[in-house]
Formats: sequence, C-alpha cells, structure tokens
Amino acid sequence: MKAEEGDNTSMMQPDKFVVDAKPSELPPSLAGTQILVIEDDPRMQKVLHRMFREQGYAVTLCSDGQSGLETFRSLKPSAVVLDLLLPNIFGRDVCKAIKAEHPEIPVIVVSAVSEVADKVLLLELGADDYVTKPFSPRELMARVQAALRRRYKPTATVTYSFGDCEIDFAKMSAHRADKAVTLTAHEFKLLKYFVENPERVLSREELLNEVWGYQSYPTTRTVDNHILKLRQKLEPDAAEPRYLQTVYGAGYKFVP
Amino acid sequence: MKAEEGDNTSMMQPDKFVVDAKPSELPPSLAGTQILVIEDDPRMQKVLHRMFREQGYAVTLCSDGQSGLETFRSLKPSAVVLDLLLPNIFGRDVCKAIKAEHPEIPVIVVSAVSEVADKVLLLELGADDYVTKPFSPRELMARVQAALRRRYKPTATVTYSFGDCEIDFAKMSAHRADKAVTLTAHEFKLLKYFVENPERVLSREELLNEVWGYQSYPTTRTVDNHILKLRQKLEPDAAEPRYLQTVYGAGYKFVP
DNA sequence: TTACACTTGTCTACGGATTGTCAGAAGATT
DNA sequence: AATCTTCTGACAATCCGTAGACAAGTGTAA
Repeated sequence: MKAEEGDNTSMMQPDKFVVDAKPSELPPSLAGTQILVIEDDPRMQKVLHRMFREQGYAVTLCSDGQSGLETFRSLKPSAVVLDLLLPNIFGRDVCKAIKAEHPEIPVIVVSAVSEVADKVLLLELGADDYVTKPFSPRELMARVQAALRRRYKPTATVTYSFGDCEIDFAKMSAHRADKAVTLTAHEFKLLKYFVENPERVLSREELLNEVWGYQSYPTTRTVDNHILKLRQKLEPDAAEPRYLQTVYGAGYKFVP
Repeated sequence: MKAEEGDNTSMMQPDKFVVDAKPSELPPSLAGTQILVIEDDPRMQKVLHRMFREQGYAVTLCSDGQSGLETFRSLKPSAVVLDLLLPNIFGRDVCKAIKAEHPEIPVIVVSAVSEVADKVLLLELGADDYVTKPFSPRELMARVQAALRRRYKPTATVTYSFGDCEIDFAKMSAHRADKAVTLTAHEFKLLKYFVENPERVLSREELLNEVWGYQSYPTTRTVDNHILKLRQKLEPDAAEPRYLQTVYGAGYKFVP
C-alpha cells in the first residue's frame, strides 16, 4: 500500500509547475490564507507544503486523521486538502466530520484512482472537489484556488482601484469613471504585475520575463506599446502619465 | 528571432548576448551578487561564466559536487546554478545539502531532459527552478534573476539613509529633508556603489569600471560631473561636501 | 613664500541613447 | 474568412551623458 503510494507520487506530472509558481498568482486579499493539508506520506507532505507556501498560502501539515481533525477545529483553515489513504481514522470519516462542522470550508480530496471510481461516494462525503493520483500539482493548485474563489466570491470581489479606475482581475473587467473599459489579456497581465509591485521600478526585461514568460523574447518596444495602450485606456491624460510613470533609462513604475 | 528558442548550448549567440548585457540590466539591489556555478563540462563552464560575468554578477566555478558544496559553505553565494550531471556526489545530494543548510538561497538546476522526467523530484530536492538542456542562455539568466528578485522582494523596502537623505533604490526615489529629489538612472547607480562601499576610497577607474562598465579609461571628467550632480542634489552644502568627499590624487569616498 | 605642475570643480553644448507614437504585418481566435 | 490582438520597425521628440574648455584648488620643490 505504502509502496504503491510512493510510486504514484513519483508519477505526478507537474508539467510546468515551477515555471508557474510565481508568488504573484494570488489575489492580494487571499495572501496568507490558511490551508490545512492532511497527508501521511512525508514526501508528498513536503511537496504540497512547498507548493502552497510558494503561492503565498500559510500551510499546516497533519500526518493522520485524528490530529488533522483536531487541528482543523482549532485552526479553522480556509481550505483543506485531504488524502483519503490515512491511518487512524478513515479519511472519509474525517471528511464527513469536517463537513458536518463547517460545511462552508472547502475540502479537496486527493485519492488513488480506484478510490474515486464512484464519485458518488465523494459527494456523499461532502467533498468539494477531488484529484486522483497521479496528479499534477498544478491541477491541485488550480482546484484549491477555484474552491477558494467560489467561496470568497460572494463575500468580497477581488477588485483594485486607483484614481477613478477600478479593476477586477478575477472578472477581467475594468472601469474608468464608471465607464467600462476593455483590456486585452496581455494588458491585464501587465497591469496586474504593476499593481502587485507598486512604486517599484520595473525594467523592460523584468516585465518581459514576468508578464510575457521566459519562452518568448519580443522586442523591448513591445513593452512600450502596451504601456501606451494602458495609458490611453486608464490615464486621465495619456500625454501626462500620472499612474504609469516612465523612469528614463530604467523602466516604468506604477504610482497609485 | 523566434528560432532562438530552440537553441542549444552549441548554438548560442554570444554576440547577441553582449548586446543585451548592458550594465543596467541588473535589479538595483543585486549588483555584484555572487553566483556559484557547479558544472563539470568545461565548455558549459566557460559559457556560463562569461554570461553571468557580463551581466555584472561575480561568478565562482566548481567542477564537481564535493568542491561545490565546500565552496558553497565558505562563499554563501546569492544563488546557485547546479548541473545535475556531476561526478563525485550526485547532483541531487548537493542540491539537498545546500537546501538543508540554507533554504533561502535559490538553486536553479540545469538538467538533461530525461533527468527531469519526474520534476517532482526537483521539488523534493528543494530546487527553486530549473531549465532543461538544451536551454537558451537568456532563459537561464532570466530565471536566475527572477529567483533573486523573489528572494529579495519580501525584504520589502530596500531603503538607505544618511544625514537627512533617504534613498530607495528599488523605487528609484530619493528624498532630502523630506523633499523629493530626482536622480537619473546613472546617478542612482553611482550612489548605490558608494553606499555599498562606505568609507572606502574609490578611484575613477574603479567607478568607470563598476558603474559604467567601461573597459578602457579615457581621460574624462565624466565621473567628476556625476559626483557634482550628486553633491548638488544631496549635500547640504555642495561647496563643502560632507558625504561625498574628494580624496586628492586617489578618487572619492562616501562617509555616511 | 612663490611658482609650477597637476588634480579637481564647474559650465556649456553637442550627440547619442532612450522613449512616445504610429501604421502595417503577423499571429491568434472565432 | 473576419476580427481582434500582438508584434515589429520607423520616425520624431526628448532626455541625459559626455567631452572639452577653463577656472579653481592642491601639493611640492626651490
């Protein structure tokens, strides 16, 4: 059983995981979110711990269901990642208990393929989502984030505003003076990076790396063009930029 | 241009690289950063060494894991580039050891494709990022810089103050007596070098070399001109320099 | 002290480097 | 195919670094 699990672990397919593990993925308001990971395999523990931490989540680890449940009660985390192959209590009982006490806290189940053969079982347990081994960390990450989004959305929209602009990165919608403004995908990404790094001078190189990615190397002129577009769409006076300032010889910086 | 993506090491284009190796590429706080390269292939060594050197990093080379680890301990570099195909110790053990001793120092792994078949392994090892051979030097460079950025970002405001001056190199903003002062990119770079080498007498040659990236030293008043500007902008009395002192016949020194 | 050689301070104007902006090509999406 | 997005290259506008001239300052040897 154990051995099998280890094998599965080594079969994970994190395709581009590391590449995507930028600390900036998380909407600001979700940073520091507590994730409880209940998992008995030490190797997997490490991987998961590291993964979530890199995304900016606070992680608590438990190796068995008993302590997991206790920690859950005292910690009241924002989400739980639960491996169904657990000693002590059966994982499904843990899941049931959690859902009985706090049905609003999302539980993402990690499970061997055979375990989830009938998904009905999981629904009965009250799990919000699941991934089957072998899984890609990226997928798990995505599902956890999706679960958090679902849960947090009604409460607080993740919007950011400066001047008379209001940006909702989740919805990918932007408004200026209450009028809708359409931004393209790249423009959103670029703006997001600026918003996440206010005041800091960002070189064209850095922007190309962080916004465009490592694999494509467009001209640095490309950055200027996108800045131009953002200014035209968001600045009160594109000729006299107030928010997206250029720093001669260095790059640009965003001043809210 | 796009064809570059598939470049392997033997197809690297050093000329193009030199073009990009402007001294201003480096994030302000990272100049003179120590990079430890652990790599056994002499050809690759040369390439990497040259590459980082040109970007303004200080490079230390090691040909095997044993000496690499020892050097790591004594050197405490800012980042490690590690080739996984190493004699002596397995590269992965080196990686583990490094991460065990200094988890905060980023390790970027260079690896043959097959090696990373399961990239989870790399996560377990604690590697921060990786590139697979064949890789483009530019991409490796970018990833190292990104890793360094990530590491230094949490440190937040890298501000420095002396007298009634306060400098934030990341934001490239300066204040004297709570009034904003505008410095150009070169002025910031020069000032930064002074701040990083307080009390030490810096010759014009050294400054031209380190700040301007000059290889030859034409008789020029360039340095003096910039010192002048810095004094005018930062000194209480530019005629009687208090912080940027002249050392007759030798150069200048910064006395906080 | 004085005179002299050399170093440094300071100013101006030129020229190169950097950026804003546009139009059209190339690519992606539908 | 049609449309929208992204990229490239060109040009103009602008900024700033640099060279060079000259003044002022510093050290030294007679």
